[in-house]
This record gives sequence, structure tokens and C-alpha cells, in this order.
Amino acid sequence: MSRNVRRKPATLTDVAATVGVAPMTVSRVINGNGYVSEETREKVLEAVKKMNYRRNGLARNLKRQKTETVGLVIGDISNPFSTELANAVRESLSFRGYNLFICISEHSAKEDIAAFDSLVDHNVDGLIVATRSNEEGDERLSEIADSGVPIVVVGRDFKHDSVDAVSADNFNGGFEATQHLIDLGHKRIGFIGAGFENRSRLKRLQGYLAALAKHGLSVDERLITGRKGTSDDVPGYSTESIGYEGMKRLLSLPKRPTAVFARNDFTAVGAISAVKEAGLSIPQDIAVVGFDDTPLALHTMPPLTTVRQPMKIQGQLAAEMLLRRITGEVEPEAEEKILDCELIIRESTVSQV
Amino acid sequence: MSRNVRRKPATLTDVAATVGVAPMTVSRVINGNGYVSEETREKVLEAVKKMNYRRNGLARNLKRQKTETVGLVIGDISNPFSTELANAVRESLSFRGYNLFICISEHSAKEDIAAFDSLVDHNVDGLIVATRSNEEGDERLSEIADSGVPIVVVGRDFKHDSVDAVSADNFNGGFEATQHLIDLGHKRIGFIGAGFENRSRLKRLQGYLAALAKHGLSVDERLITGRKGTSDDVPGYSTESIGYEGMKRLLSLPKRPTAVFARNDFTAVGAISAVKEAGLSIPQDIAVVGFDDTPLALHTMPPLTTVRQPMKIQGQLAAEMLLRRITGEVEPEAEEKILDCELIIRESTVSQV
DNA sequence: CTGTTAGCGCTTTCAA
DNA sequence: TTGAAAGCGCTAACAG
Repeated sequence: MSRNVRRKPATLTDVAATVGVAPMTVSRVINGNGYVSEETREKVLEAVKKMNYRRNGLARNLKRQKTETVGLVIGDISNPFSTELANAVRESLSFRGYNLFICISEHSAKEDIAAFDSLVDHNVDGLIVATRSNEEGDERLSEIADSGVPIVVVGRDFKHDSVDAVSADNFNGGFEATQHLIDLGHKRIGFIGAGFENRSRLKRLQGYLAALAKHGLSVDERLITGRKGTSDDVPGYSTESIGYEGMKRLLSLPKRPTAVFARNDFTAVGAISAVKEAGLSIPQDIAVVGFDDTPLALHTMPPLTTVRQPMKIQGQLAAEMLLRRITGEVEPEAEEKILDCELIIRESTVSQV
Repeated sequence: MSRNVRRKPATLTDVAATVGVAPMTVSRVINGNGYVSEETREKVLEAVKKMNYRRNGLARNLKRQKTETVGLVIGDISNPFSTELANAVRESLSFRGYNLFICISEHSAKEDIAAFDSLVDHNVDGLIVATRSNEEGDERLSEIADSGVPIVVVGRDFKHDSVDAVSADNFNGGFEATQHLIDLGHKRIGFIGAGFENRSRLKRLQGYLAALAKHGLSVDERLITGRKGTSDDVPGYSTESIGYEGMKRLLSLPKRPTAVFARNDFTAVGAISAVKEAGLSIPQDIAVVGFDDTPLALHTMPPLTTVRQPMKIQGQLAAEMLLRRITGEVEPEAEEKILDCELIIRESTVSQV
């Protein structure tokens, strides 16, 4: 029917002109504030419909100096970790009338920066960042924070005197996972998923080391493995292959471990595959612990013992902290919240009776 | 250090004033076009840094009449279906210099509309919509299309004379899945995941029915099951419970089916749980087929036979069609692309030798 | 190489 | 109840 050629969209002024009123009157009708006679209102609405008028949010927000929109940057959308976070954030925000725009930055600092910029360019009222930190990205983030944009980071290293942070207690989670294995009598416990660059920053690994130390177990470097040479910052299911390869390496050691703690559930799943392939059984020959309690963990054979981190609460908290900053209800000092994890014991460490 | 009180951010004019040049000159430096003397450039950049200046994208885009941003609306971010789509779309777009904003609309028409509006309010150059269709949402989408915004829908019922559509061939996928079971000799084949309202619209179910018809198998209404009374439009992993309950119902029939086709992999996973719980084995007692080939499908016990739909290609295609519309390279007539699915045979239907 | 003018589409403010 | 004026922050187009 209507040949929808890309004509210029109608503006407020266009509508006003065809109705024969001032733009301001149309504005009042559209936004439902101020007094407009019933008669005019109807004429305006009719014209609006006829002309397919839609208000221009850019102009509107430019004038109003706010967008009621928050940006969320996540690193890997296929990771249940990110998606739970996104859902929790969205829910908390919509409750307060804010919209959420999500940007994905999968691979590089360049994408991080592009995501930050595009969101800030649209004048989001605030930013929640849950990507893995990297130098250039952090630099840009600092600039943005300096320019006055409220920011909260989730599960991410980043320091700035006006940026709040939320994270799970990864150190303690790693500690408890390892402790659990030690309690079961394991003495040779491997760690899968630690690259070489990020060991000091990987809290889960630090927790593992601390647990070993506490129980007087010596650290065997050969039992700590990860993707060689390259960064571990590969997204999503590809960490499954890290787990697979890592476990193969551990199994080929002269004295193989009797248990492993995998950096996350994907890694654990890969590790499990390698164990099975070697004809060994879990947990009798090798016990496996993961991290995150993704839905996958329930469906591995055997079901995976793992550390659950409270994603929903992290999301809610991040949203709340950000809104407080946006509405200016909060002191300028940065705040940091660290939330407890919970060990979920399943049959990959304790065989059923 | 710098007490970051929420002061008004610096504008182009502010910077120009402190440097003592015209705003236009600063603009040229910021955007790197036009000639500016090295000396001026440096002075400007210095002031920019000192004043934490960031350009106002709203004003910029208002003037330029484009944002180089595309909006994607998905229904359920925890579904691998959506995330693969999002990744493919993002990749194709970034290749052409476009940014992607993702909005989630999980539950209702109201959220659909909110997502559409917020994206359009930010003047995205185009919209990709992959939520499940519903009446009010469709109405708003039509208005938006009428107002001239380029739109592509993915895997979604929607008709409009300027809106392109991409989808997988769900009918044929359902047909092949069922055909596979028939080929294996099954005569009583159940379908799990069909509510009552949406049966006619559920192409996978229609394919199932067609396959039965083709082979002269009668349709037994009791073998078609789903969540009773309510809509099936419940997001994500909750369809697992639909599968579980549905399978329980089928197993309790006087003459139970020897195979089932589940509406999607999540449903299939739930069905598998129910079968195991009943002490039956797969595929000997009950064969199970899913749909989507999510990562989960590899990790069920036994691995799941399923129908893979080409999400990546759907995403790429959607992005390309949209960009063509945005740049006006395309005729106004709506186009529809339907892509082939592929049956992936695993051990949930064919036991290993 | 740099500046001036005008205006994107809307809303705030004040006046009628 | 309605309108006029001004300007949000930026850039295209032209002038110098």
C-alpha cells in the first residue's frame, strides 16, 4: 500500500503546521502535560497518527539533559554469568523506570572502548561494566569517569575514586573449593585455567594457593596449568577446550593429581571430557570442582561440584549503586562490595552411596 | 584527589572559549577533519584533556541525522539461540562501522514496546527484532515501521510491507526430526512443548504432523502435550520443566510413546530427566529428539539428537538486509528468507554399537 | 588555516 | 488555554 520510501520523518513543527497550532501545543499533547483543549488535542492526535509522527528522542534528551537509560557492557554474552547479571540489572532498573542498553565487547580493548564510547555518546545516564579489565580499556574508562559519568564495575579490576565496584569473593570461593578437596583427603590437587600473565590477578587461583598453604601442602607448579603463551581471555565455550587440554596435560604427568579445581564450569566440563576419554572415572580417580554453578553443572556426568556466585544480587546491587550515583544521593567516595560465594557439592567430588 | 562532584560537563564552546578559538576549530580537532595548524591542535587537545571534555553525542547525532547504531531486541538472553544471534549480528555490523545496542524483553508486550521505544527514541538507524510476536507489540512495531525506521525480524511472525524477515525452516526441521524417528521404526511418537493457543503457529509442530500424515500414522491428541492452560511463552530454562512435566504425562499414558520430539533442547533435557527418573533407558525405551542444537545437547546423557538451525547465518543475513535498507540500496518491498535446518543425529535416538 | 552563520527537533520559560 | 522566543551542543556550508 503506502510506498514506504525513506522520506524524512515528520517533526513536531510539521505536525503543528498541518494542524495550524504552535509546536509547543503539539508538544504538550504528546507529553500529556500542560493544558490543551479537548478539541485541539484531538486534532493534534489525528494529525500525529496520519503523519506517522514519532518524537525525536535525540532532540528531546538534548534539551532535557538526561536519557533515563543505563548502559551495560559485558564481555561474553554466551556466558550464563553475564546473562544472569544482565537480567538482574535490567529488572532492577526497569523497576525505577530506566531502560537498559547492552553492549558486547568480546575480544579486545578496542571493542571495549567502542562499547564505552557508543554508550556514552548516546548520553546514557550511567554505565555498568563487567568485561575483563585491560589497560587501554581502563584508561578510557577513567576518562569517562573523569568526565562525570557515573560508573559501577562488576567482577572487574578497576580503581577510580568515583567508581563503585561489586564482585563475588573469588578468593574465598577458590579457597573453599580447594579446602573441600583437601577435606576429602586429596593431596595432589591441580588447577586448570591459569594463564601466565594473569596469575597474580586471578583471585580463584590465589584462594587455591592459600588453601594449600594453610594445610601445609606444597605447591607443585606442574599442577597449575592453562593455555600456554596466550592470554586466557578467550570468551565463552572456548574455555572448554582449555579445560580439555589442561586436563590432558595433567594426566600425562608422571604423578598425576587426584583432584582438580577448574577456573570455571566450562573449563571443568572440558576437564571431565578428558578424564573420561582417558578411561578414568570421576570422582574415584579424579575429583573435579568448577566455579560459577552454570546450568551446565547439573547436566554433566557426574553432576559437577562447583562454587556458586550470587549473580543476581551482584546485578541488583550494581543497579542500585549506580542509580544512587545518578540521582546524586551518594557521597563521592567509591564503594566496594564483595559478596560471599557458596560451595555446591555434587557427585564430581563425592560419589553417591 | 579531584572531588568528582557532578558538575556540568564541559562543552565544545567551553573548550573553545578557554583556548580562545571558535567552536568550529575545536570540532575539527576532535573529529580530525579539516585543516588545523599543529599549534592550535595541540592547545586544543591540551584543554580537552584538562577539562575532561567529551563530545555530546546527542547534539552531534541530532545534527548529523544518523547514529550509526542498530538496536536488537531479544526475548531471552539466557537462550543460546539469542546469544548466537546477537554475536553474529554484532560481528556483521561492526565490520561496517555500526554499533549494536541490545535490549531484552522477557515477559510481556509492555516490555517489548518499552524496548522498541527506547531504541527508537535514541534514533537507532535500524531495528532487528527477535522476540516472540504478540498483538500489542506488533502494533507498535507497525507504527515504527510506518514512521520510516528500517526493521528486520528474525524467527518471528510479523507482516509489514517494508519489514524484512529471516527465519529457519522450522516446519521442515520438525518434519525431518519426526521423519528420522519414523525411519527408525517408531509408530507412537509424542510431541512435547505445544501449548493450546499457539499450535497453529508452531511450525515445528506442523512439521511433525505433516511427517506423521505422510507416513500414514494417525495423530493421537494425547501424545501432544505442553504446559496446560497457560501460554508457553515462558523464557529460557523454565522450558526444562515443561519437558519434564510433559514427559511424565506421556509416560503415564496407558500406551506410552516409544519416541518423542521436543520443541527445543531445553524441553528435551527436561524430558530426558523424566525418562531416567522412571527407570527407562534412552533410546531403547524412549528415543528423544530436540531442536536448536544448543551446547547443552552435547552434554546430555546420552547426547541429544537435535535439529540445528543456522543462527549465525540468520544473524549475518539480518544485519546485511538491515544495512541495505538503512543505506537505501534496496527496493521497498519486504523480503523473506527461510534457511534450512540440519538434523544432527546423536545417541538419544540411535544407540551406539 | 580559521571563523561566522544557521539550524538539527525539541522543551523551558515567559508572555498573552 | 495557547504562543513566541531562546537555546540545548554540535556541525555543514560557506566566507574569509
